[in-house]
Amino acid sequence: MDTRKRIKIDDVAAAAGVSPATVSRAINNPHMVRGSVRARILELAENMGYSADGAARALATRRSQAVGAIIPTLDNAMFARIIDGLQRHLYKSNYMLLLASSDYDPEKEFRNARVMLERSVDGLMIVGAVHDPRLYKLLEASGVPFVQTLAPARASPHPSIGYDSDTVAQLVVGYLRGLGHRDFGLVVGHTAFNDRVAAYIESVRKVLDSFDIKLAPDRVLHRQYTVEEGGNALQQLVRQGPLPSAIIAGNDTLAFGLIHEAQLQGLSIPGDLSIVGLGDSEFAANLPRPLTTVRTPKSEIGRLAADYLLGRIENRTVNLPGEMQVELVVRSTTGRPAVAAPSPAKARNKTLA
Amino acid sequence: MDTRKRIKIDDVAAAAGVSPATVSRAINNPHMVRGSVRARILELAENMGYSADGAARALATRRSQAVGAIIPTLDNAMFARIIDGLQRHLYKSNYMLLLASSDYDPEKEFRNARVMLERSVDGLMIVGAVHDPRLYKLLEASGVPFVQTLAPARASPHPSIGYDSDTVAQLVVGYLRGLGHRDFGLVVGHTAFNDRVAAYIESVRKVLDSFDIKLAPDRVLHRQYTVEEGGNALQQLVRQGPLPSAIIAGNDTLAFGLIHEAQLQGLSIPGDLSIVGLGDSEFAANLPRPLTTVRTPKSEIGRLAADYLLGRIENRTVNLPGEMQVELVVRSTTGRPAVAAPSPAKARNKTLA
DNA sequence: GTGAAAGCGCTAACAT
DNA sequence: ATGTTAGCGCTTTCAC
Repeated sequence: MDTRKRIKIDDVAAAAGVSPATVSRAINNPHMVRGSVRARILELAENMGYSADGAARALATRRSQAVGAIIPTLDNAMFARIIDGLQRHLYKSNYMLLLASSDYDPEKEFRNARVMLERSVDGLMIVGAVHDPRLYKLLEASGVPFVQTLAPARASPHPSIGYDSDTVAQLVVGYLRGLGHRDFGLVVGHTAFNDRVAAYIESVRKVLDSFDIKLAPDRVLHRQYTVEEGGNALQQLVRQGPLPSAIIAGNDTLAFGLIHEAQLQGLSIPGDLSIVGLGDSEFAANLPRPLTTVRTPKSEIGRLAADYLLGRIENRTVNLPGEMQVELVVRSTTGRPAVAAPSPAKARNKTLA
Repeated sequence: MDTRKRIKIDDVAAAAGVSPATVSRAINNPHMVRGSVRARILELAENMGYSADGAARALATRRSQAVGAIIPTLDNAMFARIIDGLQRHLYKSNYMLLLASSDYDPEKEFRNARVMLERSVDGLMIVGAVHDPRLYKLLEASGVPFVQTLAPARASPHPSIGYDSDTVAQLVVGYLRGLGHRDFGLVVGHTAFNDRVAAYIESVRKVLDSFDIKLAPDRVLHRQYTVEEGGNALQQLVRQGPLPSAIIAGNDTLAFGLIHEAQLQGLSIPGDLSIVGLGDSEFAANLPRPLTTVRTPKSEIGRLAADYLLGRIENRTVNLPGEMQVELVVRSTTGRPAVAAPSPAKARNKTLA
């Protein structure tokens, strides 16, 4: 059925009356071919609809002109934006993006990485600083440049690009503490296979420590990143008794859920409860009650990852960017606590039956 | 520096005391190799850390085991979910995903497609039913199976998977009309290079026609898909005089913007204004005022696209799914219009200074 | 069932 | 500046 034959370099060479090698040069190293000849070849190639076979070129050059990226899931705006930034930047350098998701499963991540390496990706982007040891072994064995994103440089022996959770925690807790809060809750993602969550909790705890505030274990709730689960977390907190005066959320989606549920429960924000998100998603600024959150550089991370990888691939000396800027965006979900933290009577009154 | 040598099929063959051909068979056509030999080869391959070179295999088989996808942008949850569905399904069949974005630019889409075809993708997913003619020519010339998503089958001569905007319009307008609305506004994306928008407008207009309702040109506003722009559209509508009693938004993000701005303007929803979104994004159900919207099957579309492409690639006879189900989800942003449509005095009173 | 040999389409040394 | 010659690492006839 499929009788069309793809035209190849030999066809162009024959038509131009030169050798295939010359055609190859005209395309890849134009300066090595005399002007007139080059022009003729290029025009012919264009007219004949010639374009090099990627597999053959990859085999001959040992370069695929493709970069791989493995993320937990695309169903999370943060990763989507990182990938978007990465892809846009790769595009400019004529690199393709191979994408796969791991579902937060290190085993799946490992398998995906192996497949990508088999495809000879020239570089690989992964998320976070904690991975299957076999992955690192594989990466090292292959010699393929890779970079970890959403991992602060100082936290990993491997090349990493991201912001520092300590900075975020200082910003958030410092601000809340300045407002007068002493009683905190933390609603974050699950730590299994997500080192960013563990790091953030650790950072928050550390800063809290410096203020002589302790975070009770039952004040740290783990939920999936959905609005519903955020609401569910608030219910649980209410059920547990006196509500903290401030809740720090692991991302904006959870924060939305918290806010939504709080309002359903008749709690006023920030009167009864202050809430801080993380990520500054598009919706944060545009809710009826605009969310106080931390702006993180998502597409910037993707861009820098591309930069780094491309640099390494081309054997340029590249230095990793340092920690990236984050910024506290104060909006309307945070304020002074209504009552002295030690006796949150008001919150208790609103406890669900 | 990089002295590690990747181990290849000859190495395994040598170690196993067989020919490379047999190793190849053991891996790709196990039944062609005697059990004992096969076992030995496979184990050896595993231990030696052998994995086939993708480029070489692709060159020899004329198959890349990769599928390409070109979407307008990842910075839009809809496309992100489609890709997510696509990738997950490809993964199961051991296919890789090559991803690129076009920024709603047909020229860029074309260039991306060409590069992907050079890389010998085995299939290609594109979005919508309107593309650069050169793209179709290229696709046909290459013989590579492709599929259009977010395009209803009946609207294109090319294989397409999506829902029908007529159905959506009937659902939305029918419901609103049943509530008593006669005065409509439409806030959608830009039509340039986005045939879905034009189709939706057309569909809405058609259904409105059947109710003898006309849609004034200044009641159709085009905005980018951001919350801000949605709010901006409402301002414009307010500025233009009597507000429609119902606004149909091109997606949930715009709907959020409309709601948010309406509330800032002191309009009550749905008392003064009914709003319907499109897409049923995660937030739709969880806003202080849950959004009435239309649920569209996003990851399902990705999954079916993968199915179709994989089928075509393996030369199975595949039939495209018919139109896909959409569902009106009635929540709290829609209700009966407050006043008779012909004299929306109330709305006028709220016009901005 | 297994091996030998011939490519797949390109690039890169090596000549000239 | 250009042509010739070898591969790149795998799969796939074709023999045996």
